[in-house]
Amino acid sequence: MPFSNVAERREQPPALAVSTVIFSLRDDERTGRKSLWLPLVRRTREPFRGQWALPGGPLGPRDSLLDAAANNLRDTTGLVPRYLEQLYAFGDLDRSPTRRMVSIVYWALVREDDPHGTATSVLVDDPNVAWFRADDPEVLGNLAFDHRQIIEYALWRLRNKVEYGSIAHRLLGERFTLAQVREVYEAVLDRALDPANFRRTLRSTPDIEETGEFLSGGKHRPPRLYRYTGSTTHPLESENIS
Amino acid sequence: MPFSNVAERREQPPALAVSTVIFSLRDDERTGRKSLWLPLVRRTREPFRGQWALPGGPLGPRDSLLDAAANNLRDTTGLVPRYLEQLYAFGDLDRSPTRRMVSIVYWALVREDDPHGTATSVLVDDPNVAWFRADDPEVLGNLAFDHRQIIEYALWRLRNKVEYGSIAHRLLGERFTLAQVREVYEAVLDRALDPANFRRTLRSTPDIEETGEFLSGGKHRPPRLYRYTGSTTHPLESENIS
DNA sequence: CTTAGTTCTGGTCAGAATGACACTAACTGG
DNA sequence: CCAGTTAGTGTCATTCTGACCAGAACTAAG
Repeated sequence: MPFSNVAERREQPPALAVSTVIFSLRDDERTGRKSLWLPLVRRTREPFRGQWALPGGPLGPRDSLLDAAANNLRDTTGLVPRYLEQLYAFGDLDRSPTRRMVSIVYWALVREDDPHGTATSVLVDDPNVAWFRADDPEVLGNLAFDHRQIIEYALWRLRNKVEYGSIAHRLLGERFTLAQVREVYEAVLDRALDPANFRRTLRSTPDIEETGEFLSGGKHRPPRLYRYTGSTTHPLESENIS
Repeated sequence: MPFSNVAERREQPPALAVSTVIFSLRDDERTGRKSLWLPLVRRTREPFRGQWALPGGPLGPRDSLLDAAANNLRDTTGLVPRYLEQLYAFGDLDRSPTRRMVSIVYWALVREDDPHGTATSVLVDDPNVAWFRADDPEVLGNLAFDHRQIIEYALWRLRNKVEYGSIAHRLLGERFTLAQVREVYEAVLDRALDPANFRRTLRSTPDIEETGEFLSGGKHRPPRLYRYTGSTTHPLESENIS
């Protein structure tokens, strides 16, 4: 027991940490559609030893918030997303049972099959890192700290922030088909969308243009590949990993 | 000179502070419409002594982030908004020339004529507190720290976040006329809106209902008073001041 | 008391955006 | 070459939006 009473613990200066919520699209046999998954790490120390938690760690004196989040994510899971966006700063007094902690949480959408090994290269054979469905109540109910609320807030933000073109290209990378974009929206909104109408609205935005190429290798008619061009978001809303 | 070199300063643990950006609607003779103003405080210490800065201060070990922001705002300006919303956490290494500083910034819209003296009671006769136009380049160009970027980001968020009904009621309080709501939107979007069309869209939302009362004392036809009912926003997006 | 001035409020109309859905095009696998 | 599946186009009715007209309701001036 590191501190004898609550009053003493509360006089400790607040500690600063960063965490990350990484969403990825994966097939879901249950619905037939794709759904959102996220990586968690098993805690090896008290408090909450053995329970699942968001990747994260302390903020070093020489790291910017973004660097700290990205480095920590890479070290614990092997993931290197292209962008991280700041989600929220959590600072309630009772977040951690041991000491006062302020966590600045970043989040991202990553693609499952990234050429840089972005999303799939979660440290293979490490039993302390695993992917879970983002809305699995079994998992959410047993997370460390207030990480359940953090994930639920990230999901809420995601669903309330969906704008055509701006979210999907971060998940899908350089070139993508319109059906892939639609899969992202269907997973986030958790409902089926009309392919024809979705295509119409997407094509009407100036931020998405044809590449002239087609995606071959599929089982059916090969779809066109598109590219995202646009600086829709504010710089702070989507920071590039150095 | 508190530290002999950069390397030494950077080994200091990051300090945690909170700041607030408070927007209020005020008459603007230049446009004839209302526009956004915000309170600034003059710094009495180095660094940036004598320059204007956002209200703010260190995070105490016993204050939640929200409490720290609200208390600090009250102590320095006398302002007590009903709600504060978290804007962003700023943590670049070179934000402050003296030591590593992470600032968690809250923001709010307040009404000018609040019955609790919310917005007008800025410590009278204190020459170190004053209101400025939020887009005055003269002022923005001479702020302390990175406070210019913070204000510009807050304005960007405000303009990109305007949804009917959810923003205005925080600025206007319990009961309001539709013209008052329109003034808010005109100030935020910086353009005139058609009164009749604005009324139509606003009435079509379920979150705004008639009170049956009218606002008397005006110079012309007395307008109906309306009330906001709805929990549109996520709890974290609009935290109540205790 | 009358009238001018201003705002509030409801209405119309044309054009744009949206949802439902039929239909054609293009590929793979047997 | 045919069946099956996905890609992509076109159409139609409905809803939403912006521009604008006009009457209602009040105050202030004379």
